[in-house]
Amino acid sequence: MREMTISKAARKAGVGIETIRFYERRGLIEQPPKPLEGGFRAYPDGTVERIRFIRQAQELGFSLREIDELLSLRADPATDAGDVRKRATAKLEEVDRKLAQLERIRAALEELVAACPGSGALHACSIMEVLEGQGDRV
Amino acid sequence: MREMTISKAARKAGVGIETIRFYERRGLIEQPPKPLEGGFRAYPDGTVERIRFIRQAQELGFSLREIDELLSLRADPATDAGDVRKRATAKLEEVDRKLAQLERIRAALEELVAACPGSGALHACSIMEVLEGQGDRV
DNA sequence: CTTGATTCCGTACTTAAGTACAGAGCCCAT
DNA sequence: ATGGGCTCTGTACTTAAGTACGGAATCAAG
Repeated sequence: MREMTISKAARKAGVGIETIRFYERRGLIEQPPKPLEGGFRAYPDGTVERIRFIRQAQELGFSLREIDELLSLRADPATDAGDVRKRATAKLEEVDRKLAQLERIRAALEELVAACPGSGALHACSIMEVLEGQGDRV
Repeated sequence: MREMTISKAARKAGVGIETIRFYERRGLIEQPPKPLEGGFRAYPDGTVERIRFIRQAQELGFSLREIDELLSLRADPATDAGDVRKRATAKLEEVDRKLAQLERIRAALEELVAACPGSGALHACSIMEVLEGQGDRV
């Protein structure tokens, strides 16, 4: 399916109609033009992809403003590729920081699951205690 | 330094005083008792650690409610270890999902940086296009 | 023992990110 | 040609997570 109404797009992207309109107002996605021959706006497949990306990035702790920055990372002959490269590199470093922190939490959770098994008495253990015990200091 | 006033704790944790009080109201951190002999509350080092953890988890897209869940994962003889284990496992899966998504974005950014180097003409490239081209479908 | 900086408490304001309408127009199936 | 269900526009409400503030109490330095 190449084009669809807003409600269809919303359903496919897993958001509400109002959310799509909100993103349009924010300039995160483009509002398709009202067809000259009258009728409703037609949303392309790409919009759905874009919305999905926005939601995923949000779950990773990026704000809409940051997501805007991510999405506007595009190099074409008209823009300064060096600048794009610089911003992309900065974002990459940010992502790497997040990855490291997530890995740390992941390890802690794994240790928690392992150290607090389904039976028997055990020393009290919480996430904070496990994190303390890890290759400390972040 | 084992104990400190609220403003010191705030500075060490990198947040404002009001944020600490807000977390106390939310029950995310414990409010130290007012010393019987009068004076100001004394904040232990652990509180600072805890606040730092909260901020990091927030940057990874966890809400305060979810962070509450993470922090309350503790098994001691008084609680049902099986339940703790179950919840920890669920969190672990969530973290793994986030890791996978972050890795995907990371790869896209890396490709962007590589494909749009500091010079020469190039096909337009954006994050969305790069993501399309990747081992598709999330 | 006063003065300037902090703490404490409660309440009110702000910002980000939606969510919910109301009222009007449009579209399609009967 | 009309009724039910969309879309469209604008405005208003909500929730999460702070942030700010006013006024009293407390502490610490000179």
